[in-house]
Amino acid sequence: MPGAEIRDPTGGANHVGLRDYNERVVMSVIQRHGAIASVEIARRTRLSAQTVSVILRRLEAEGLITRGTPQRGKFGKPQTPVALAPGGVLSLGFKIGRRTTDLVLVDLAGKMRARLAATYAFPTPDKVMGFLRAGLPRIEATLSAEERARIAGIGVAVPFELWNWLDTVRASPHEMEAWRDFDFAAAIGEISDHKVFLSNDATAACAAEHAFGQGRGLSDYAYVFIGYFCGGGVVLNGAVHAGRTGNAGAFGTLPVGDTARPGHQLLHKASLYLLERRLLEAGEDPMRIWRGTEGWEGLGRPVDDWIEATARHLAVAAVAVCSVIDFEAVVIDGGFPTDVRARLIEAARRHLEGIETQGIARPVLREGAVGAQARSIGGAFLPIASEYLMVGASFGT
Amino acid sequence: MPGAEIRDPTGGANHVGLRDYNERVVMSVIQRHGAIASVEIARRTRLSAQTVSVILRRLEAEGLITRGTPQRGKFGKPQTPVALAPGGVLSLGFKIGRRTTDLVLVDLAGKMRARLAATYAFPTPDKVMGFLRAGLPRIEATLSAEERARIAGIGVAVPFELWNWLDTVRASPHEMEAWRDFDFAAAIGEISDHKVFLSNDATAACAAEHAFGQGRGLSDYAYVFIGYFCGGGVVLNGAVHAGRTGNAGAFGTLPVGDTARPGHQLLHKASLYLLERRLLEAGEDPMRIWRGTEGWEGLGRPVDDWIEATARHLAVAAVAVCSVIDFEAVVIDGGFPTDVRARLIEAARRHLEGIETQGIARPVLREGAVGAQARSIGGAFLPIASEYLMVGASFGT
DNA sequence: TTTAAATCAATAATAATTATTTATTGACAG
DNA sequence: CTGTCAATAAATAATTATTATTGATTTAAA
Repeated sequence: MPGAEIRDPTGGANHVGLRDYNERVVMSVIQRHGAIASVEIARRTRLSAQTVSVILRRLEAEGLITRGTPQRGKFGKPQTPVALAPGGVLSLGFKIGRRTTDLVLVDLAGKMRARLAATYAFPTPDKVMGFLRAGLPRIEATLSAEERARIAGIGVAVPFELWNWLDTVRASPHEMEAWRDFDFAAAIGEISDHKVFLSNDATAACAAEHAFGQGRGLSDYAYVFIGYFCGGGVVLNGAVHAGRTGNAGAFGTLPVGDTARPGHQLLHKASLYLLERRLLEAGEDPMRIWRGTEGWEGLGRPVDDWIEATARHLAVAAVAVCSVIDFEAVVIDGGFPTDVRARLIEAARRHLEGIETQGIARPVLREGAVGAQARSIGGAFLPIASEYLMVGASFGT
Repeated sequence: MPGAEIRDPTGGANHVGLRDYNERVVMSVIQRHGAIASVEIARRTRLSAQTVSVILRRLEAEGLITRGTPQRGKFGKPQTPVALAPGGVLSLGFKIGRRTTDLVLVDLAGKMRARLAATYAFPTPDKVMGFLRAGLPRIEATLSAEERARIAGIGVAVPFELWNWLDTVRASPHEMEAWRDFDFAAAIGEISDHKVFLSNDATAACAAEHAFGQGRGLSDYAYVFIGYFCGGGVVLNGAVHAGRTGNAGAFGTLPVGDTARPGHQLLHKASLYLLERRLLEAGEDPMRIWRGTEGWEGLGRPVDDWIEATARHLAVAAVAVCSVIDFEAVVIDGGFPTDVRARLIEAARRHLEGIETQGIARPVLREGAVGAQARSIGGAFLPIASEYLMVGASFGT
């Protein structure tokens, strides 16, 4: 078996790795802070001003940053702020959901520059790849050759073990089974030359929140995303931690409630499919909650009850999560209107007060800021983060 | 407010940091692998043979490694294995427990070279510091001046929020309250010049397991230690992750069982104080379980029942823990004889099969290997790890 | 003679240090 | 009011030190 050498997880570092690391540190500081002067970068990174100067020059030559107008009004040579050049990197995000799939183009500033969507009763490899095969050229046609060359890759945000939802999604067993051995990298490799980055959908959403939302002010937190099912992601030391197998933050699996009975996982206590079911029982139109553009006013009791039940279990989950890692906060977001999100967090905070937390500091709950599009934006952000930003401990060449 | 500058968590790196990092990588490879040839180190770390040669020469000059006898019998120049020099670093561990406190001296090979212990009904700062003040000179008196100079520091392994056990420990409220503002670093600084490293007791135990037990073959796992109360630690990317506040792996706080009722935390489901209570009720001598030297044969039903109950909740906890981070394994150890440990893990595996784990891979349970002394050995190991081994992402100067 | 480990010497990459340049504010003399 | 200069601070250039890699050499075995 060639290439099966034994190598320890953390390898040594060399000069190239050192420079690459420092460039990522500088890029990350600019990304998180926004426009910032080079002296300030030097202060924060503890790099010398000269080193920062050299690195910035290279980043500017690569088109990754732009210089702003000097800030006058103080003694001395005015500071020239540097900022990420929004068009410096473009990236594709491909989200596969239970009801919809999205293909988006995002820039370095997190702006969604294009979006294509499709809906289905349940996803199959054929349907999903057909959509991608048709959509990719349509999006790339809007770009210049130079812009196309700046695409960092395609980040696929896909739920864990798609083939295991049969019961809840009411899909054809045979067609769903096709997911089991499906190889995204190979399939996408056949229709495009972009680097493929595969990720759990909730981890992708977490990446979006980390880059553009609440995460900008936090360095260690758990992120819960409530979609058709609920899931999540984890941020450690200022970087998204996908985990050894890419399945860190699988909060849907958390046991909450009475573990002696079936259906005690958070998945079955705090997901939108439960609201869909409630609405159906109440004779309301459940599709309203999936359209995303409209508010949920007037849906009444089913929504109120769902918020209350979801919040109660979220509070328990927050305690469990913060028992494993002493997170700064638990950020909660999902595919619902912002007012529902606010009510959910408020209710969860209330429930949290009634739970014993001896042994840890009481978890802090925060509202997410990115919202329903987090998964596709985050999917697109993965290639950017992998190529240009801090990605945890790795430091080799 | 001087020194209150804004600095980002992950700073830049320079040459000194690079060398330090590579030295730690090499030391860690030797520590984890045992005696190993320099070519093999180069292969595993992806460093050049020359770099490894230079680094080894420096480590040898510092007395941290020794060269073994060349391995003849193959073509070419024989490999000379290098190994950690056991006496190259010494370190002190100071464990504060509910019933006992330990002061130990450990070497780089993990061998306990000296141990002093004291028991009490409950710990107070005065009692504990009095023990340290008397014990430290006694241990150091057995060392040469050169050996004393090789002490890396003193690692204190102490439970989280000692002052919060009042109800369970039946201690004097006033005396326990003294812990709240107690400053270990300052207090120990008054009686010794050693660097002080403070740690959660279970995190320390985790460090011992990682260095000398099961952890040698794993890079991402959770560690549960069942003592008077249960707690734990977390290993990510091959290094113990103490957490932002040092309280990662506080598994005692995990909600298990019916969260609507009080006492639903793992702490109150899987701790030795519960066994103590059972023995008392059954008319057995509960002190037998604290002596540590003897087996628990003949304690009968209370032990059997405790194992069964503990295992049931441990299984639930394992699912919760692996939902947060996709650990390779959950390693379980504690203050009990090895046969009890084996039965406990076996029972927990059985219970685990009956729990729904949709959304994650089923957790793998493993027996710990270090045992009851893990906390004090791990406490002593903390200074060694901090000064000489990989400690996660940090890479600055 | 072949093989492979270990080391030496030369080279290249990179960050820190020190010195210099640049660009501004504000005081003050004319 | 205006021109000049000191003070201030950012940014960069030149120099220096450190360190990993590359390629040659030595060493020690079968």
